[in-house]
Amino acid sequence: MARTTSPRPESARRRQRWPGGYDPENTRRSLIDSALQLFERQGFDRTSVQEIADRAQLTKGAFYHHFESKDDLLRTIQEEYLEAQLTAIKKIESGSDDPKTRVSELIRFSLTSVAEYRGHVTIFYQERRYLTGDLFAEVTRKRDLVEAAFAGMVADGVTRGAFRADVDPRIATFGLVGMCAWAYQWLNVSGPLSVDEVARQFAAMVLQGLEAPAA
Amino acid sequence: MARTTSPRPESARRRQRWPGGYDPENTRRSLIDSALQLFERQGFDRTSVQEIADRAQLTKGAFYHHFESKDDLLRTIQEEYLEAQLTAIKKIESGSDDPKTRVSELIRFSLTSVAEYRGHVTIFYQERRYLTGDLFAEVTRKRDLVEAAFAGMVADGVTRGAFRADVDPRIATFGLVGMCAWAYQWLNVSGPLSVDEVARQFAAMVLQGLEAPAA
DNA sequence: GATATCCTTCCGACCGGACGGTACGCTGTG
DNA sequence: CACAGCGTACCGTCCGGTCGGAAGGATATC
Repeated sequence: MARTTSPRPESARRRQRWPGGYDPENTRRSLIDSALQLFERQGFDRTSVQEIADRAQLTKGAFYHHFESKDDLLRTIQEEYLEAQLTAIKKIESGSDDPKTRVSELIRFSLTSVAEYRGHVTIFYQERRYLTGDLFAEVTRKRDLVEAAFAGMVADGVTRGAFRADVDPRIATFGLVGMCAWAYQWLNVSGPLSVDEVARQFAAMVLQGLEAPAA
Repeated sequence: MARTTSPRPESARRRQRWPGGYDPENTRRSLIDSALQLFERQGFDRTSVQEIADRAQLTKGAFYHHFESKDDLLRTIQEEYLEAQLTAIKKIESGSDDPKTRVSELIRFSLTSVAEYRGHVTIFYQERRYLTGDLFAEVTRKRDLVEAAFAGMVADGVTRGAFRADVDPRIATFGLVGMCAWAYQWLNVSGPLSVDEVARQFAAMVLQGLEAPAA
């Protein structure tokens, strides 16, 4: 495997058998999964490469065969998450164009991805700033794309008269994103309320407001 | 000074002159302030004690005279923030008891403290998990007190019929907290909108909702 | 009030350990 | 025999924390 571990080198390479019956693609995966769990619990800096390798029942040698550096692994994880985000966004954008429906979908999608990609999300928000230079810029760019999608839908709703005009779309978007992103701190997949139910309540709160309807 | 740097040993000790014209309370402050700036930019783990001392134009020796450990400093910062939060909460609770007013005040207060205690807030959310055992429990306990205040006000509003009953107060609270807490990621004190204006829009969004009033 | 002693504040050199990364060797398939 | 996959041993560095000491006002003792 090339020393550059750029955005998925040749992703769908045919699964061939290697000496000793190794399965490199699988090895790479288990290293990522191991790191996901450790990073989520202890954070990036508090997790050593040795620990990651141990948990995957491998050695540092294997690690540095698959990744250029520890940062390279972090970037891989970030991009994995952002890629999933972007494809989901596109799906929503190609669906209904009713602003209220779209915002509801966006909330539901955000919360779902928090539940599904919990490790990724936690790491994304906690360790994003630890990426250096270009990597950080790239990740930030994609993150901005996601937020721009949020903002676009809200602004569109205002333009078309579905949302009140006295609220700045950017501020509303920040509020929306915050509500959803923050869920990684508390959302409990096995809790009493399903993720969909939480999403429904968030949507109700943001769209109709908390205030009781006039009696 | 005793080796234990527990919650402000003797806070209002008389400012006496020490050998060499030292002012220990001031030294301690500059170490904290130095750490605040560095932690906010680089994170706790990426900031060395040496850096903190350098920035305060002191040495590691001075640092370890004023703090038991690097963790002790982190705890000090966390408690400084939580203390300010708790007093502010009490102030709101002793004010108006109209649910809508209270929630609006809570939002305004949260955003204001994000603006004022930016360093503290950033560090609080990013490095909280790095505290060990008892320290973490203590900080978490106080954090829960703050969130309980939020939850109490929302639940009270539902009970008294001011807020709609089909939204789980806990979920609504999480949404509120998230909206406000997230602001540490983007809130720009010198931006076009004042903090109060942002708070007003958030309150409008949460209370009346985004949806345009029926024509 | 002069002297000796104490104690706080801070400095500077040092230590032990952990961690990211490297060099190289071994294995076995193509 | 070339080369991918992985193991092993090792290196340089950095960093949290320690330790002895210097400076000099405070305090006690006579």
